[in-house]
Amino acid sequence: MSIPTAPDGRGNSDVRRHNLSLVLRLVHQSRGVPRSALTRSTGLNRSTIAALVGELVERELLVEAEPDASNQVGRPSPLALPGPRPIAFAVNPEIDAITVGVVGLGATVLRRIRHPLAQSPSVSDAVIVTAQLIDQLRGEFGDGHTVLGIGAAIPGLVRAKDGVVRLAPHLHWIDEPFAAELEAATGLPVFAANDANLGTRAESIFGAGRGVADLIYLNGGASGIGGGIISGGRALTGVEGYAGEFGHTVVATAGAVCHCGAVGCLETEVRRDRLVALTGLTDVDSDELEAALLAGDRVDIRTEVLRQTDFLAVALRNAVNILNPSTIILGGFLGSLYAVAPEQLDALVASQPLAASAEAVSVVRSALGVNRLMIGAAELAFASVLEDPSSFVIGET
Amino acid sequence: MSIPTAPDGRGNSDVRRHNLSLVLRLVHQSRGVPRSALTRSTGLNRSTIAALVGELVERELLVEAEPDASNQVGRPSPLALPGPRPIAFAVNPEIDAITVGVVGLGATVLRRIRHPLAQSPSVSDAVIVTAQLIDQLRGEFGDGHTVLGIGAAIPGLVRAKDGVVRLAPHLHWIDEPFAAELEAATGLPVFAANDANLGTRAESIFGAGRGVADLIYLNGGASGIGGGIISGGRALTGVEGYAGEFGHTVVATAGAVCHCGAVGCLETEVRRDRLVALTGLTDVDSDELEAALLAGDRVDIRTEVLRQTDFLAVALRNAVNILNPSTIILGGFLGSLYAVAPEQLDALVASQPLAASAEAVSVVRSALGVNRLMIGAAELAFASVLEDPSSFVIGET
DNA sequence: GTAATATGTTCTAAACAACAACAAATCATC
DNA sequence: GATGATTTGTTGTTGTTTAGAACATATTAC
Repeated sequence: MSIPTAPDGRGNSDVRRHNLSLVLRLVHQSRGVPRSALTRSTGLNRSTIAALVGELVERELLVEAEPDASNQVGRPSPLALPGPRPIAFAVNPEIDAITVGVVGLGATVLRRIRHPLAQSPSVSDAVIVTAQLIDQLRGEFGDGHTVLGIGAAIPGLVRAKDGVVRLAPHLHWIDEPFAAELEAATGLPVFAANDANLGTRAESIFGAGRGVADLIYLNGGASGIGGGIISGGRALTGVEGYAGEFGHTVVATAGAVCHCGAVGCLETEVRRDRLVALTGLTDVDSDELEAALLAGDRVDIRTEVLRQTDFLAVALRNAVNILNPSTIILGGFLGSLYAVAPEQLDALVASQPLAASAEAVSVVRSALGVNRLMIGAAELAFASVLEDPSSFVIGET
Repeated sequence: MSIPTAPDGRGNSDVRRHNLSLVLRLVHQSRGVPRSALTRSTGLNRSTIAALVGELVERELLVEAEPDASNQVGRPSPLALPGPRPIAFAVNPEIDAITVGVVGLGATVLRRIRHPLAQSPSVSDAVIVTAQLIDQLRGEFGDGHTVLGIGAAIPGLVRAKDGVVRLAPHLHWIDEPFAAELEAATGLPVFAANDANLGTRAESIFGAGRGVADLIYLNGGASGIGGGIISGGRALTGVEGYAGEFGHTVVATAGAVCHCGAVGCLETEVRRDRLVALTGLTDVDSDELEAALLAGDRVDIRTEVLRQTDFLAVALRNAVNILNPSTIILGGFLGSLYAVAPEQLDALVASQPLAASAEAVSVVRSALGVNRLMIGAAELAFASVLEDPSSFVIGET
């Protein structure tokens, strides 16, 4: 009698929307493809692709460029490229800095400003600084661009529907309506999500996870371990947007108490600060830390790396058994851990999960560098246009 | 340049397929709805719904019945009901019996035969017995029905693409092409999947998970603990179909070695046989076990129940942190555990995961009874018709 | 320089849902 | 018990969108 879910019927205009979106996303992801490749990969008719690309060009979402010199028989096909007009701002508030960026379609990071902070910012600090930086950037990118909004990568749990930061432990933010406040301060739509979730999206679309339908991503930062899941080609969010918290899965049932209140979380055992402390360095960046770890003549460092690798393997065993991914992407210092002892982690990942699932999986390091969060965050702002390109109005904002 | 994933463009006929599928699925899930409700929940025009229902009736996938006496103003709307023609067989080979069923649209289990076995069946045993039972049932259901195929619920890991049983530990099956052999023996298409995964689908569509987009299901059986995930409204399979093995997530890092080779798996600590042993009973069924556990005057039983509940909570903590579901469905003896000490599990599930995720989640018992696996398995055979109703040809098979 | 090949372009056809107008069947009211 | 309001089924027409065919164009191969 009662109809449980209420999925939607489709009409002709939905087809159009879907096909426009498809073409735009293909160009976005590939950063430029010949029109002929679009006909092949979509299965749509040449004339249809022409009409779709035509509409997208008219809306300035795409531009067409001279064909590649491709040494192929037949009439050359013009290149469809992401248009320069639509841009998004990205922001990543952290404990020691706020980073803001300008990103175009095709994940082109046009500008990036790191604003160092003397102390961990309160929400209003973060909003004020971000709004200032963005105001400045709007001046630079005012003409010829249309701003789609601001994507925010937050080191914490973010409620998907309204961008409220439920908990960002290291920033000491609890239930802060960051998105709403930044929206009020800038007049731009703000979309916020967990940083590692956005890293996952970025790696999935543009990085080490391109074309992989089932992957998990784990990122090790100074403040803990986050992650994200792509399953069946779709980003997994969970009901409120908190999915992917691999950092708080159990790896030591008799371990230490985590700041989350539970015992033996991955991020209490696998920690960047322990590695940094062993190197004797202070204030290292990722590359320096990795170089120090790879130096390789220190038994105590190697022991700690192996210890942490073992714990990481426990978390991965759970994740592989639950999610059966084909790829595990490691970012941040987890990538460095893997770089030091790949054979160890590979062996554990191959042997600890159920054999059938273990066979299918391979571990790789993340492919995107410092711009990963900018790209992922911008993706949030691009999402609505990528889903419905005809909603894009040139003049707006 | 290279296009990573190759999603498909849509044409007009895809709209038709989608809408036919949508209407059929709504009727299937709800086991009968007024046509007017279909217009409302799909958002499609009355005339469109009329055409869609008309085509489905013509194909004998639906039938229309006299309107309900509904005491509502306006012209009564005829009831769209699942048609009796399409049926699927379901099979569930187990260590002590093979169960075969006949299932119609709307999850109506028309017939169910449990064939007891003296000993755990080999694959060829299972194929022979199943083929015999299905042959018999084909006689009974020959006229007026069209058989869509056989769905198999396997207590083990099943490769999705070809139905090879990679590992069914309790049956001692390893890399057995069960689906292919049963196909050869019966001449019917066979679709096989993990039993708990099919239980998840059944509960999601027809049971305790109706209308819930993000849920996890854990089932406790005599042979171990299985599970499944629905995320964003979609069943999560992983790359090969092995997703959902919550039974092999770590709950005791210094625990016993599991038959899977790893240490401290959920299913080594949370075991039906320990509970059965404490009751002193032999050969109990689920209801008897639950009654014995609920009797409540035995301290040793309660202690063991609480011990197992604590371990179950650890697994759920991981699952909630990773997947952020809104509902946890417990089936089999896990449901009985919950029945004995609901306050204990509720408290742990509310306190152990990250607070934001814990808030959103509630624990419930499974709603479907002994027919759960029959319904889930049949769903596999129905899948292709539910996705593309116009592929259904009345005469076939 | 000509043929082969692949692709863009244009015009027409087919599929489909939306819409409007009307008919039918129920309930509410007097 | 008749009349009006309301909801829904039915029918014929319209608009949107992709598919397809025919032709034009630009490249390579020989």
